[in-house]
Amino acid sequence: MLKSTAPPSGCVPRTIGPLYGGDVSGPSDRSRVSRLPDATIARLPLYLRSLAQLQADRTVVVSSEDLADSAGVNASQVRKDLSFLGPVGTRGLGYDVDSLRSKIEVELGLTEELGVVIIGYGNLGRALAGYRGFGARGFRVVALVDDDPAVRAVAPDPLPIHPLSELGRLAQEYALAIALVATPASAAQDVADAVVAAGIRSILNFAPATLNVPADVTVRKVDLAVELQILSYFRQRRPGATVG
Amino acid sequence: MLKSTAPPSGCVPRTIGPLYGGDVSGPSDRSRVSRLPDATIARLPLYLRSLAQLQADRTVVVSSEDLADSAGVNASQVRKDLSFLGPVGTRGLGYDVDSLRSKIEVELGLTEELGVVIIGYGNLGRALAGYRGFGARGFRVVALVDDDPAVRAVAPDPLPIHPLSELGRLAQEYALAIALVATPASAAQDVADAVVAAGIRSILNFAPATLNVPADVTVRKVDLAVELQILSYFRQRRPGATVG
DNA sequence: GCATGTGAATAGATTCACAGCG
DNA sequence: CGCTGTGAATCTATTCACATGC
Repeated sequence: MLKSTAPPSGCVPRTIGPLYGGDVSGPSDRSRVSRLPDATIARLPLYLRSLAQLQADRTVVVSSEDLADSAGVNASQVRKDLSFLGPVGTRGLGYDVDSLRSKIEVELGLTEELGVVIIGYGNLGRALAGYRGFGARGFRVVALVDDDPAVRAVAPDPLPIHPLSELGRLAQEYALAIALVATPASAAQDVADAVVAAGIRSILNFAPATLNVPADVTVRKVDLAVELQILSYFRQRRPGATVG
Repeated sequence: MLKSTAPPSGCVPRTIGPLYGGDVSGPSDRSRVSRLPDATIARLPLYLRSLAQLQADRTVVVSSEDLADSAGVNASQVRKDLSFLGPVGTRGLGYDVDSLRSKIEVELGLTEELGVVIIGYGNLGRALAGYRGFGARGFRVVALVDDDPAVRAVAPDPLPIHPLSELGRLAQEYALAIALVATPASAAQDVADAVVAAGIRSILNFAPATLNVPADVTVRKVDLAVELQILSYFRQRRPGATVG
């Protein structure tokens, strides 16, 4: 799939799938058994979310149809996705909520808590740091980085804010697994380089910039403006746009 | 594609494509000429971003290969995508940066400024309100909504914060085009119902919940935990996870 | 000559429809 | 009987390879 010629510079990671919305640039060498289809991987977290809700409601068993409704997808999609995890349901009955949840968590590698560093402590970085949903789902923000001394001086958070130069040390000390890049676009590539140099190989990029990273680094991106522009397209093509 | 039987309740909008990352639930009736493939629609904003950069650098013409590098996709993908806009390049030369940018903007409906309302003025809502990137790309936050009187009392923003009950009026007054839902999951469906009732038909949902909306409403979602869990999957399947 | 634009080929994802099994 | 699990069919997207035209 990937031509064996070396990529030009910086090594643009292969965008694994396509598709409208975030995309994955994953460990690009598919020779390794990458068991699940990419589309399935992206949906497992949705099922997990629904299962957690069901669990909270004391529901013991769920059918593919109910799970599908709850996750906003098609029932045969649910069955196909879950079938990749092995035989995980009971015919005639449905899926056991608890055990399915565990199976998905194992599949996603959510068995240990993963350390997260937030790089860029502006508006968005602060909001991310304050986000309550991390702990509940197996992630913990353990370090903050910003290269602007003025930003570091404010330090309104329980966690100290470090300069980028300390990222390598932080990565070792806290076993950082994931970096959230919340810097301006202009700084994003330098930050990504530092992240890679620090040995962190999972990046969630909020900066509106394309990151060039080695092939063994996974990047997912979240770009607000891109999302809005996609919405704009559908808006424009609507029958009668009345209000907006 | 959509079975003609009426959906159960609330009408789950069809998730138009799949794919790992945000997905679209768009105006589901494809009978109308929805010219571009969904995957293309999702990439046009990326090209736009690259083109803006090139324009800033005073680059006049760009080849599909350079544009592809800059956007992080494949060159033939770029050519295929752009070919849907009509003949937009010059053989032997490349694409004119200015005119290509305009063409894409027109295609995405970015010719008029679109009014955005942020619903839920917690951590994330405030960060979104403070985000500088809106204006630069044709969107403007013109209203804020939060149903918690305590939150409204703080009002640290130039814009006043309204109760949800005023959304209908705000939608009319400001011709709101897009709603950003940044509430807790528990409130998200009620908010979505109010958004729909107010006549707004584009939603960007940050709440970790599936929204049920009528078929003519487009929803895109951004879920931080989902992104992290996807990263976790790839992390787990890596050869030798050293640091993290 | 060179890079676009495009039909054809391939790969991947979704949906269907039903066999299999509790 | 009911619901899972799955092969087959379909649909969509990506990539290739080359004809086309500046």
